[in-house]
Amino acid sequence: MKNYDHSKIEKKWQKAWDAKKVYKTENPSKKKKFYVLDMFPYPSGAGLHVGHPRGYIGSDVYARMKRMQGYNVLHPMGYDAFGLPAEQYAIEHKIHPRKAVEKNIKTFRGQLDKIGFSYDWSRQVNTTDPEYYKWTQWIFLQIYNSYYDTEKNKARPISELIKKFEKTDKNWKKLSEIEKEKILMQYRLAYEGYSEVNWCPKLGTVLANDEIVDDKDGNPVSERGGYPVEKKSMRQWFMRITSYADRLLTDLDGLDWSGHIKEIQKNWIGKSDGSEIEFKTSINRNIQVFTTRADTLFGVTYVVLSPEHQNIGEFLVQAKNMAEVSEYIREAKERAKKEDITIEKEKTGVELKGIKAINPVNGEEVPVWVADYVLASYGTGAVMAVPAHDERDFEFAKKYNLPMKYVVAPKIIDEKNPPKNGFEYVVRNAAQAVVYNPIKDEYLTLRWKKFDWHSIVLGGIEGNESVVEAAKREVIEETGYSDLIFKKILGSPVISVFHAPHKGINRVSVSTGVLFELASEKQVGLDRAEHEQFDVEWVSSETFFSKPMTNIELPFWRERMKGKIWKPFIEYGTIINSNEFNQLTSEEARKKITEFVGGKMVTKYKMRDAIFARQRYWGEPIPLKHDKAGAISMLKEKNLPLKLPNVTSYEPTGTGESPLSGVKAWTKEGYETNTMPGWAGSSWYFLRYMDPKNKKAFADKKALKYWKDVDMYVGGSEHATGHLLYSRFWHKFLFDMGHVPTPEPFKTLKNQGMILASDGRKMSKRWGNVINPDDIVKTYGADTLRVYEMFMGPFEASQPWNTESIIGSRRFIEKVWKVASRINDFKSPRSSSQARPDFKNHQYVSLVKTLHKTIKKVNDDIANFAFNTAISSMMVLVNEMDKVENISKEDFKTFLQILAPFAPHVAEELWYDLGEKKSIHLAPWPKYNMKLLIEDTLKIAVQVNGKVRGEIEIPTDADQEVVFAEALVNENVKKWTDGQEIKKKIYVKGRLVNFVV
RNA sequence: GCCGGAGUGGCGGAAUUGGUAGACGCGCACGACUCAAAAUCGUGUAUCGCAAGGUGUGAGAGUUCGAUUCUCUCCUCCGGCACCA
Repeated sequence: MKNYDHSKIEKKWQKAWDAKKVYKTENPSKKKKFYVLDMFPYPSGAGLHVGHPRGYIGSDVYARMKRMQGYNVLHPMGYDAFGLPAEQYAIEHKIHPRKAVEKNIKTFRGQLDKIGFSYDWSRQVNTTDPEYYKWTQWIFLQIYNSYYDTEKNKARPISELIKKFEKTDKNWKKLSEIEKEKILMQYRLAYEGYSEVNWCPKLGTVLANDEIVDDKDGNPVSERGGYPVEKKSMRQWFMRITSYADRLLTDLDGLDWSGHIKEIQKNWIGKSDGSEIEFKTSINRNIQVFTTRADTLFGVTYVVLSPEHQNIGEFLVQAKNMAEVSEYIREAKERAKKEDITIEKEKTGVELKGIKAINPVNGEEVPVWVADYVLASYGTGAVMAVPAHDERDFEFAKKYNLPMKYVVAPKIIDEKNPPKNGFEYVVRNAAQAVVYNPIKDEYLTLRWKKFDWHSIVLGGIEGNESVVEAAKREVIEETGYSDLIFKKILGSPVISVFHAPHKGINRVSVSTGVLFELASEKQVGLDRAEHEQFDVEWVSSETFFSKPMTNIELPFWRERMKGKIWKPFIEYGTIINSNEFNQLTSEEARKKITEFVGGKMVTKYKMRDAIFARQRYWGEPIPLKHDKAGAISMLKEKNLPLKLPNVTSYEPTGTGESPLSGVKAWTKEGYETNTMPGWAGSSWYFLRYMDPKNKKAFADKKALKYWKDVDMYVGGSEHATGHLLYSRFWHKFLFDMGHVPTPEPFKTLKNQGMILASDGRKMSKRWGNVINPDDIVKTYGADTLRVYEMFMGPFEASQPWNTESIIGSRRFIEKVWKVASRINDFKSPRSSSQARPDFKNHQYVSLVKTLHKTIKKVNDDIANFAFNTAISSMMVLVNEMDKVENISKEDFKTFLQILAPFAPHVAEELWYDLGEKKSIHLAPWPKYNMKLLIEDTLKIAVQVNGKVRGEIEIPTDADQEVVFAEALVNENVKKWTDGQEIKKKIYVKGRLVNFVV
């Protein structure tokens, strides 16, 4: 037996595969295509740790299987080398970013090569290569030169918009070019604007929302480096991604992505359907509010403006307390600048005294407040406050003592006493009194004589009485107890629907709970007639809180008595206290009330337009020119790429100006000085792999048509709101403009789990816990590393690295090696005619069965990215092989084929040893024989009363009665069934028998 | 706080249209080989019990002949969002 020298064979085959171009992808091909893509890395200076290749190994195993299954597999790799990480590294190490990137790519490639991936390296892309970013710039120009046609619901060239203006707008032609351009800028999908941005002074650049994280004190810091971030108003380039918000949301449904990534994108897009409603005010200026709960319009008790509301000035100057308000606004802005949105911040606000808003639904005058719990950037920057049905308004109203009005109530139907057909529904407002005697710890109830009812005191509200008055009156009338202390109203009313036999109607009762405490047991005279219907009964606290009573609202009152405060009722329900809208559901009322007040239903999104500019050197130049008059012009396609100038000083200026603004040759030409953000180059790289060398287009139409989209995309879930959203956006744009054939770029997405250090922390230089894959490859071999990383646990789960456990994977490969040295020409019973061979060598029959089970298992598991169980089943097979005397060459080779994706080097070496002349990685994927998977006999469990008491062996197709009979004669089973009457027999085919005695 | 996901031996994990819980691997113990050690091989390894048998998948309840799997309540951990009206 020759030695297993992993270094030797791994180097040998890596060289051979490269020389023979084993992984070269045909383009085009008659074979069916399959595109397996890894998220390409930032080639950071630190190099790879063992966590990085996890995803690459998974996708490589998958790609290798697909290739063996006869697909033309596109499995490329490249580098995303623009952007902050590369540039920070360069600045820290005082070398030019281009040099740093070159060096890092080399390190990176060296590390990758050792692991034995099946990439077609001839297709490598590098975002910093001018031949690549020429096309990034080209796509930018297409976006800049387009607008979103809301009627066609897709992007169109801006020239179509100009034509439209020329036709429909008489004034258009009179405008100067600059004026026209100003208007067009409001439509372009890439546009220039001023806005508050997240400015990071330390990095000297603007950051996108998803590049900012909270530090442990809740302050915003840059994801990279952890530097403080503040707000700053600056000139920026933007991408109008919000135009695509709805399509980005709805198209998620058709994607085979893990649920939580879709969820994150859904949240990020943040769609909400609501209404815009206008409130007139006592000054000559209306307030437009956005609300999702127009059904609560009757419950509005005040209106709130954001301190940064666009018209705040006009309200301010007319307020009687102008100084106070203006001071509040100043403070609020100060707070916003620091952006320390600390958790559970107490709400603050100030009333605009002397100004009233008029509720359009009922003409009611309500106060107007300014408060910074209302965001200027969402909706209309103003809200109608309904403290009874909104948690934030509730909190605010409580603090400033603003009134509450209930307009929505939960509706319950009394199932014991449901409304009856043929009876009229009669609505009544009622009060229900909970009376507590603190001395005896008892509650007041009524025991009804005629109906077997047991309830608390309740009754209708009469005339102009308040709820509390009505409740008190009822208690006195019905029980005589008059010394009552009002404690509180038990939250929003509750609607109950039931049949009232004594009145001959179906009752719709809108009840409000009122809590009283009994001050003394003093009683006044009772109304005799009424009192004859029931007895007064005091029940213990325990009974009151546990026993159901006739009035079904009781659980609500109990719930709301528990805490000192109760939550506002924020769910949908049935409308009350709203005139003609009463008894509608919230859903119906939202539309009807909006319509009634002349508002309109609108859809809003949380997502903002994406900032598309960085004040940094190391990025794609934006291919635009500014002339002296301020007009912007696009570079012509033939002048692309606009190359980054070679400079010696590329550090950030710190003023907010890009380093390029200091380059004379650059500014002289009027070139835009901002560069593109890191996500530009990564938003379309997967398309370039399809045709990486093309000089005439980002990719040839034929190549695009053949490869279409990515079938399997593997990468980290941290890109959920960045790369994965931006790519979808660009792809949809390119689709609208006819440049790509599909509206979505990535059909299936798998997210690999992170590999943590053995101490449970992230691997990082900082903690000194980094494991370098080079070391593992050197000691154990690439095949062992690959098998181990796939065997560790589920692909999508994170696990700590455990060098101790690797040995198991190594032993597995060594066992394969050992078994290989024992194979012989033993003839295998594998053809279908021998599906049920009557072999003397039972051991061998069993092995062949295991082999075919394993083929199926490995096949299915790889398809599902369940690599750990695939390996586990191969271990079972190899353990069995190790024990049998005869192993046929054919069967062993079949096994090598399913092992090949995981351990490509060993499999190839043994494959050639067995006389093959062509790479195993181009051999066809083995098929399993279904007939061999069927067992003749089965061992099944016999349970008595659900407990396993014995095991019997039965023919696979045995009849149920035969199985029962067989089971009953089993010794162990007899012990439990003898002398017992068998009440029930259950047979689960091929699984178990259960006797119930 | 809200929205997701998860909780199984000493450890990583396996098993869910409800059907023998703990596959596979690590570790550990004992044995073989060895002067000895390593490596390797064999046996064992959820837990209580000498055994028969009992208990056991975060806790508690429920449905069922039968629950890691379904329902409800609660606890813990991880991820996302965080005044989005």
